[in-house]
Amino acid sequence: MPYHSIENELIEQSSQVFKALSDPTRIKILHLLFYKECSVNEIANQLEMNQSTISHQLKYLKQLRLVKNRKEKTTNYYSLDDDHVMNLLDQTIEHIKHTN
Amino acid sequence: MPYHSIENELIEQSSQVFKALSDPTRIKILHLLFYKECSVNEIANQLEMNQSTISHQLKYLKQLRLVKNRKEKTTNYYSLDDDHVMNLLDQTIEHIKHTN
DNA sequence: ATACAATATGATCATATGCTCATATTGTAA
DNA sequence: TTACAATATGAGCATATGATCATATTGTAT
Repeated sequence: MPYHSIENELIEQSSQVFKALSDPTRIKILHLLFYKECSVNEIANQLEMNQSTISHQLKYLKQLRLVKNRKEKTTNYYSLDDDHVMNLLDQTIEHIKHTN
Repeated sequence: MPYHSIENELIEQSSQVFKALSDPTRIKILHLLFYKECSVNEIANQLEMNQSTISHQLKYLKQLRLVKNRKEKTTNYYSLDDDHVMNLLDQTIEHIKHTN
């Protein structure tokens, strides 16, 4: 029945958003971008992680439309494309603080 | 510095909550429990999944304190222990609906 | 005690995930 | 053109994950 297939579709899509936030590296990237637009190298340096790792994760986040990018010369600047996920993060952090 | 270690701790804990919601089966379980307390078999039947699978996932969710349980004779009734996660799910679903 | 129902658990397996390495691509400046 | 800087990409590997199977455990009723 259509009702259930829509439900399942929404559940699938929701789980993908949550999966994006289920990895500490991706949370850190989004957290950085919340404050300012960053290049790939800036993120890699800030998080002290491999450039390749960051690039791969940015591709992942972009495909989910959680980040967007802007090219300037050879530099690729990334920024948040969806501030909604940061609300989720904020809420979760607040919740954890209160339950500890 | 202490600031960063607290940040990382929060990020780790947040990612675990999101990971719990990153799997469709677990979302479905939580969704069921949102409406009413259920036994393991009730959930397994409703979702048409293996009893073992559900039991494993309930153990996972319980360890994260997202569900709690109550024993009655041989039946183990599970219910939500944290309605906060359902707010996250609601928000995410609403967001997805609006972006589609 | 036995038989049964409900649930829990451990082992196993296929797939997914995250990272790293090496290399490719792209664009810029000399 | 060449050299370089920034980024992207594919392969490979170790670990994590989710499901299933078989079996164990627990509690109940007869």
